[in-house]
Amino acid sequence: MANKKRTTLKDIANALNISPAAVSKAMHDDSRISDKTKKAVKRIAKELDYQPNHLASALRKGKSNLVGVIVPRTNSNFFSSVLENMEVVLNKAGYNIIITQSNESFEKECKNIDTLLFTQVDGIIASMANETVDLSHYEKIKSKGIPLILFDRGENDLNVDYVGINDYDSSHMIVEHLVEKGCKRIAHIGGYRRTRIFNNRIRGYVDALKENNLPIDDSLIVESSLTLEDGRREMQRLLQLKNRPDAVYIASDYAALGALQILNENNINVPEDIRLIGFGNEPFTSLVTPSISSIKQHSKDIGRLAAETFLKRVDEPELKQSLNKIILNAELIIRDSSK
Amino acid sequence: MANKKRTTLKDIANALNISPAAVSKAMHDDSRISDKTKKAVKRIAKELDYQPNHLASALRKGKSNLVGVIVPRTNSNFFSSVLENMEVVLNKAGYNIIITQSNESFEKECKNIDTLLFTQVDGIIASMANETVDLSHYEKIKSKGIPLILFDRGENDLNVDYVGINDYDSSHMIVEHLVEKGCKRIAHIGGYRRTRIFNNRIRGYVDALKENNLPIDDSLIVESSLTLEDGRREMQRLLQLKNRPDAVYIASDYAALGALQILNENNINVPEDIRLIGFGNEPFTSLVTPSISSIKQHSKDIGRLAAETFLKRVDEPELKQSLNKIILNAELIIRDSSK
DNA sequence: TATATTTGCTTAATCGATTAAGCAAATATA
DNA sequence: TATATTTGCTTAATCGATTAAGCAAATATA
Repeated sequence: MANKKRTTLKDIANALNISPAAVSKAMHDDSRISDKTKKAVKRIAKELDYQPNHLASALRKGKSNLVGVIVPRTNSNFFSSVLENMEVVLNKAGYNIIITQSNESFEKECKNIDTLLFTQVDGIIASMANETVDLSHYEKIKSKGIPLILFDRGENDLNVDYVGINDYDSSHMIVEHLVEKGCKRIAHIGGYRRTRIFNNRIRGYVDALKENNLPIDDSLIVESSLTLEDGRREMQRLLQLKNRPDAVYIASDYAALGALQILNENNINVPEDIRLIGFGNEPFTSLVTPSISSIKQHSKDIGRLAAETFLKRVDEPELKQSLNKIILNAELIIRDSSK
Repeated sequence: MANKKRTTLKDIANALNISPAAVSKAMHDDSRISDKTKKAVKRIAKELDYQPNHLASALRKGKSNLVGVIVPRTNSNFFSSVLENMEVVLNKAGYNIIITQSNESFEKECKNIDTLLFTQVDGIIASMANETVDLSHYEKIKSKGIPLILFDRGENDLNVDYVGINDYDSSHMIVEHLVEKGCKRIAHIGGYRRTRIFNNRIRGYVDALKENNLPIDDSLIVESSLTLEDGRREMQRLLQLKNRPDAVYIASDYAALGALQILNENNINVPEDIRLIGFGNEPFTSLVTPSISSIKQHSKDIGRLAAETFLKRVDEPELKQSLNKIILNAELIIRDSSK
C-alpha cells in the first residue's frame, strides 16, 4: 500500500493544461509567468501535495545542496555542538548535512570521503582522525573542485580553509597559570605530534616552560591517543618517576579524567599534591571531584564559522582554495583541580 | 581551477567506441556483455577516474540508497553508539546515512523529517524528541510508503517497527535491587509519561513497589525532561520533604549526575544515606564519585537491529508496515551508589 | 542444410526538473 | 499606423545512468 505515485511537475501541468516548464517557472516565481498562473500552480501543487524531487533538480543543476561532514566521533560535547551550529547556518542557506564518523580511523575516514563524494556533496567540512598522516584522500576532494573546509584537527599542507582555536597560545595560558600557582615540574600528556593541533600544544607548552626558565624534561612529555585509558596509563607512569611532576597538563578532557581517576585511586590530593588541567571543557569536567580546569574551545563559533566559510567558497567558486586560517582565542576555565 | 568535468559513462563509451548502455552493463557485470568488453571498460574507467553519478542512478532507479536518521542528540554515548553500529550494517548493504538531531524539539523534528523526505531518503530510522506528542509528521513518512523504524523512544500508535529495551522490566530490576538493600522509600525522578518509554519506566516502578508491599507516595514521583539541571532541581526538592526517600531511581544518567551533585554538596552519604540509580550506562557513571549504578541498554544491538529491520522492510516492500516490536533485555550494572 | 537459440551489442525511452531558444499575442513607442 | 518591446507561455534539449526492446552475427540443434 501507500505506494501512490509521487506528484510531479507534469501532473500539475496536466491538471492546468500548461507545460511543465511553465509550472517549474511558476514554482520559482519567474517574472515571466503571470500572477494568475502562479497562483493556480501553487494551489494545485498544494492540492496534490507536490514535493519537488530533489534528485532530479540536483542532477540537472549539478548541485546536490548536501554538505558532507566528517568528525572523529559525535559523542563528545565539542563535536556535537559544532555540528549543531553548523547545521543551523547551512540549513538556513538551503543545505542539508550528511554527518559521518571516522572513529579516529584513517581507513574509515577514506571510506567516508568516498561515500560523500559518491553522494555528490557540494563540499566537505572535516576534522581529521587521530591516525591520519597520509593526506591523499583529502587531495582527492580538492581535485574534484569542491570546497574542503577543515576545523579543529587540520593540516596546513592541504592549503584549504581552516577554523580552530589558538592551540599554541592555549598551552601558554595553561603553563602561565600553573607557574603562577607555584608549579615547577609540569608534565604534559599530549596527542601525537603528527597532528598539527597537538604539535602546537606541545610547542606552546615547551616554549612557555622556556620563557619561565623551567627545564624541559623529556620524561614529562608523552604522546598518546588521549583516550581515557591513555590518561590512566600515562598518569600511572608519571607517578612511578623518581621525580614526580607537581602538575599535569593533558591535551584532552577524556585523558584528564583517566588521569584524575588514577590520582584519586592513589589518594593523591588534587590540586594540593598535583595540579591537573584538561582541554576541551567537556561538561563532565565540572561534574567530577575535584572539578577539572580546562580550555573552552568555542565550539558554537567554530561550527558557525566553518559553515559560513563553506558558503563563502560556494559563492566565489572562481577563487582558488588556499590556506586561510580563522583562529579563535580559547579561554581557560579554572576549576578546583588547579586552584 | 580543478573544475575538470567529471568522467561519465559516455566518455568511456566514446573512448571505446561502444554505446553508453554497454558501458553501464559492463560496469554491472551483466552476463550479456563479453569479458573482453568488461575488461576494457573497467580499464578505461580506472584510467579516467570514473565515479558514477549517484544522483543520476538514484533518479533513474527511484532509490537514493540514503537512510535518514533522527536522534534527539548525538552527544550521548547511547545515541552515538547506536549510530555507529547502524552505519556499519547499512554501509555494508550499500546505504549511506544522513544523521539529523532534533535537540528534543518537536519543531526541529518536523523540519528534519521534511528535510529527509526532500532528500529522497529510502527510509527513516528515528528516536522521538521529548517534546513530541503530535505524530502527524511521522504519519507523513508512512504515507510516502517508505519504511519508518523507531528505536528507544517509540510510540505504539504509529504501528511501525520498533527496537528498544524492556523499560518496564528494567524498573522492576532496579526496585528489586533497592528493596534487597533494605530501602523502603524509593523515589523516582522520571521522564514525561507522554513518552512511552518513560511511562513504562514509571509503571514498572509503581508495580514493583506494589509487589513488594511498599506504599506509593506521589510526592516521591516526579516527571521532568531529565536534564542534569532537572536532576539537581528535583533532588533538591526531594531533600526538602519531611519524610526523605532512602533511595532515588532516576530515568536518565544525566539527571542522576545532577542529583548526585546535590547529594554531595549537601554532604549526604551515597549509598549509606540515600542510594542512587541512573539509566543508560553513560561512560561517566563509572567515573564520578561514587560511581553510579545504571541500566545498560545494549546500544550496539539496538543500532544493528534497527538497521537490519530497515533492510528487511526494503527487501519485502509488499509487506504492510505494522507494529512489530523487538525488545531487548537490559542489564543492571551495580556500582558504588547503590552497594 | 534449415531453423532455433544464444551472444553481444545498439537504439531509444525514461527518471523529473530545469533552461535556452523561440514564438505569438499584447502592449508600448515613434 | 508601423515598428519595437514586453509578456506569457511552449518546445526541445539536457543533467547521467539505466533498461526494455530489438537486431545482427555467431553458435547450437534438428
